[in-house]
Amino acid sequence: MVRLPLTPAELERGRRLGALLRRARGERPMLDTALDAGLSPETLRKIETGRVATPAFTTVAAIAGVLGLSLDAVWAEIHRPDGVAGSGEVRDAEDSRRLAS
Amino acid sequence: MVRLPLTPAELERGRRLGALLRRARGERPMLDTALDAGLSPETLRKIETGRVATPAFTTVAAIAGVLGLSLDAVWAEIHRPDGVAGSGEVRDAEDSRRLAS
DNA sequence: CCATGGGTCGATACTAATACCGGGATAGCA
DNA sequence: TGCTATCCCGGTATTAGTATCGACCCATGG
Repeated sequence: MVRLPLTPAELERGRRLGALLRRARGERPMLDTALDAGLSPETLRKIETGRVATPAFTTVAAIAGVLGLSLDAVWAEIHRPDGVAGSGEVRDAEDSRRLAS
Repeated sequence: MVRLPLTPAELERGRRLGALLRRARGERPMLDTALDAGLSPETLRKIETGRVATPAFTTVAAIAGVLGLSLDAVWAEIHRPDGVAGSGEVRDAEDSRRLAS
């Protein structure tokens, strides 16, 4: 395969990322936030609505910078949304898609 | 425009990101690192060599997680290579527009 | 009533990211 | 010498991200 489709887990993470960013934006207009971050309002909206599951690192970083969010906090949030009940073991490598072939 | 080409600044940031990740990888084999992060070795190599300037947020986060890097530190490094002083805010978007309304 | 601002959505255009394939270069060791 | 491991590079295939355009809905205020 070449450029495999997004997995359901990635789509779910995209939705969580969008919800998190929209919550962090609060009352600020979407237009200003997008222009401040240096991207088009439509792109920001697609990210917030979760229709763009895996945006570029620079895009997320720019939005997080405008909103005053920590990238590590964002990643922790969308990677482990519910309480970290997992008792350690941070290494997961997604799902280790298929590694051994 | 639709999906404008990468600017020289973005290409430069991509090179810095790659150099940073390669430095952080140290002696670990590229293959293990890539598989641990859940991506193909080719993708990791392209990112490290700077030929992929704007990888997905999840991709960078996975690599940073494997290498034990802070995403905020990574972004600060590649966004402001010199003077990573924490006093300044992450200002992007060329000219910060004011909230018009 | 209409005008304006903010949000949403669909279709479309075009580039970039991810992955697999083959080959090649280098270094270390039997 | 050959063998293996690691890294690098070219091309190719396919999906995904980014951006523009158009239209629509729902408020608020003229």
